Amino acid sequence: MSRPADPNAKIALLRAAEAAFAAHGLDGAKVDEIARSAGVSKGAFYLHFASKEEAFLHVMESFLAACARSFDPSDIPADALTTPASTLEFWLTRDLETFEFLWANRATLAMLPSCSGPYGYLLASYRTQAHAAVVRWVDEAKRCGVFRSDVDGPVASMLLFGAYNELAFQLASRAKKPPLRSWLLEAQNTFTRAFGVPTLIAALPHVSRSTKARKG
Amino acid sequence: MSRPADPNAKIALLRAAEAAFAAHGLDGAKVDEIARSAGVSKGAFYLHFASKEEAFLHVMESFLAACARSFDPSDIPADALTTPASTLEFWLTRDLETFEFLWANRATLAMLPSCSGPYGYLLASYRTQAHAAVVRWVDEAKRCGVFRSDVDGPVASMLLFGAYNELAFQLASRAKKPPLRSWLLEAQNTFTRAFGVPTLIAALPHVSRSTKARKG
Amino acid sequence: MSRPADPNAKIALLRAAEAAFAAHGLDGAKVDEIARSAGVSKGAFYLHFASKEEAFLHVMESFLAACARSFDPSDIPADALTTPASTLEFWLTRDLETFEFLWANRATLAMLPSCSGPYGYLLASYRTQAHAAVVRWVDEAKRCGVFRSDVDGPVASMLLFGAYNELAFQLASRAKKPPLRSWLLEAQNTFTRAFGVPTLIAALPHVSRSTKARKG
Amino acid sequence: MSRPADPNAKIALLRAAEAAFAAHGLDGAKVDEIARSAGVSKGAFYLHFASKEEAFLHVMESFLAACARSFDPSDIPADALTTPASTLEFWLTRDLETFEFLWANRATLAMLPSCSGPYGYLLASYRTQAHAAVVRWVDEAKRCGVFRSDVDGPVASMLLFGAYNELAFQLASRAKKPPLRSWLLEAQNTFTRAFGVPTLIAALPHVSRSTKARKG
DNA sequence: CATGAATGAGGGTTCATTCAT
DNA sequence: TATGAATGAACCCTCATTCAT
Repeated sequence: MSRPADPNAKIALLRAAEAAFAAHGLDGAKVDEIARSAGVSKGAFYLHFASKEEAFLHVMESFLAACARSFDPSDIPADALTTPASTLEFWLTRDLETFEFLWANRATLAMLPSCSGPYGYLLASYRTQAHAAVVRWVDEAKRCGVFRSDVDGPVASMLLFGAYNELAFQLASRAKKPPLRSWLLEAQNTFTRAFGVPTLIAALPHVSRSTKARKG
Repeated sequence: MSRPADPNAKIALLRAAEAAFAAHGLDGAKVDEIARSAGVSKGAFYLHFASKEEAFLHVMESFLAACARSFDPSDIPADALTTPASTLEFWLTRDLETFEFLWANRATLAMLPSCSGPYGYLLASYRTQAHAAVVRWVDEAKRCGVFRSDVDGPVASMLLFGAYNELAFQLASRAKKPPLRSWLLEAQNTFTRAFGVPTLIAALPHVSRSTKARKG
Repeated sequence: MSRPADPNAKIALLRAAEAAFAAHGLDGAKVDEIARSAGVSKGAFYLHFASKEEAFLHVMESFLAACARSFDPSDIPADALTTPASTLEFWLTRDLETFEFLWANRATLAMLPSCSGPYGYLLASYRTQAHAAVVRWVDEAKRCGVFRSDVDGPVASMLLFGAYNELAFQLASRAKKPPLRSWLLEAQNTFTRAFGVPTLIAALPHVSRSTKARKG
Repeated sequence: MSRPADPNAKIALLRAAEAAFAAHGLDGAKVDEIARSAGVSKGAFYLHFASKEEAFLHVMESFLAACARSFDPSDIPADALTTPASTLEFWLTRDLETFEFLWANRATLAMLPSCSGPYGYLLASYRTQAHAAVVRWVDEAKRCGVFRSDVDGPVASMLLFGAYNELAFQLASRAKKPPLRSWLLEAQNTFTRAFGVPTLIAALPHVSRSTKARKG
């Protein structure tokens, strides 16, 4: 009977909100601007969100929920780390999936650092999730004997997390998609050397190459 | 142009502004709050700054100028990297100086991530400076033969920068001063293994220890 | 102009509007609330009323029209005031009818005091009508010799009107129906003593009782 | 040092607010209009009141506090009701004082009937205060034997309160000051006849006159 | 006719900035 | 110079009204 709800409106508003928040922050983004750039009126914004803050939280928490799904490392297959080669392959594949996800959500990702005050928990939640994923990976790698047993502690986790995090935020600030695979290979190479047992290091394709090159 | 009436007032205002901006962000900090906590009137604020934005920029750009001094690696002494031991010592000393500086300025440091929109250049400037320092260190280390020649620039720099940056932001969020030396030793250990030539790795105190342990 | 589609809808809307206006006032009542509690859509409201204000006026003016019918004293029967006893009986009967009407319309009655600004004429109209009824009653009673001839019009009318008006607004604010007959008998007693000629006063049932009591 | 606060501003705002609220009600009155008609900016309004509601409550509660002082009948002098003549004199004097007060505050008085919803307590408070004054007067008059002992009950109080209340609200709606003394004499005459003992009725100046007149 | 999604004017409130003293 | 009262532009949100279906 009635005029049907524009099915695109909410999605358009969420996209516009994400863009506006990313560009100007929660305070800087104006509801009218969000609505206008979504092609609807200011009033329509309030048909979908109770307040600007709610829209912000909707954007951020949706992303965090997706992060939870994407980062969850509980399903590391039993045989993933049985050999150096399979370890490196699984590691890279996992990283690629994660970074493809982050690339797809780079606009939201870019907003995280500015979450402070009452929204600090959003950034904290992201960091907690990502950190946990790192820690679980390191623990599993050590348990399986592919990382040295003396690798440990909060600092190593910070370094690993920080390094990958930097890649993620570099992602967030790029207009063109960077060569993710080569970034992640380089990162793998770096932290394999830093934390891996000699057999894992030996399994690095680069290593044999460069070793040979140096030998020659 | 003319000398402001009370230079103490300006200093008090800058301190108060830094604290307020750190606590609430540029939008969240109120001019009245800044003035009051500096012990002067709101009107006095405008005797020293043309606008709230100018005060914000003053705080941030002062910090960035100080960063430029602190990060500047152009003065690496000629003999700093001549032996593995002196390399590791210089590396650690430099890092300690840098992180002491960041600790002293942690309030301002903590504001950087929230710089977006028209202020994005502030964060970008910080990152550029810090990044440049990392790149120059890596280049110099490679030139002096303490880092492997196949260590690749951009991505390795990102990883190194990211890792140290994470330490820096951990710093910014702590009330109590963390054990900087042990953090930085761990980082040095990690990236020496990742990027260093075998002789540099061999010079790591930890390595010999862990090697012995493994032997036993 | 044309017959509205669903006359039940209009009635339901009027009931809902009356309740909403009584509960929250003209500004506080929301069109959406009225429509929803009438079981129709917001759009349907505008099929029956050009605006919220029109609905308000419809409710109020319907009530005022009903008041005009109920208060109209032009039909005082010729023989109603011929004897003290018939006077008191007619007076009480008339009051009972009027107050039963007010009780039935207490929701609308309760809205009257809040009519101000451009709607002040509604309250004024009610007061004018009620006042006129009082004045005509007093005049007729004086003409028939049951009220003292020195009872003065304007102020006496205000007092009489005010007293009965208070009863009416007490009515409007009660959830349970108060004992109208006893209220009105008391009022009759009071104003008979105040305005009545001695023979009318003597006809009061209470008077003889209290007179006897005093005698004993 | 600083620009001195305009000492008239708050008073001007209160006057303007009183007028605006009286004219349009709490919702209908616009802050901008209040400020403008007080000759200050909208912002200045908020230097003196935290919100429009607070200004409204300030106006109303100031009035109610003044009512409490004006209506308080606890100080009926011991000898005020010793003779019929002194009783009538005290009664009239008291009423005159009260109605002069109401006349001076007629603008606020006129707003009371529209207080509903969360502000209903304001009207209720006024009614409670005024009612209590009436009840105490009646009780004292009965105790002193100037009102009949069979006068009693809530209804008589309602009638008396309603009648005087009507005078009060007539006051509130008049541009020119009405003849208060003659109104109040008439009211005294009316309720002396209604509730007074014969000796009090006999003391009415009108009564003797009219009695004589009738006798003659 | 009926629906309820969409509109957008309106107003309360905040606060950066100005200015009279 | 220093003060803080005063200003008014800006913006979030509400809700009466319109209109596409």
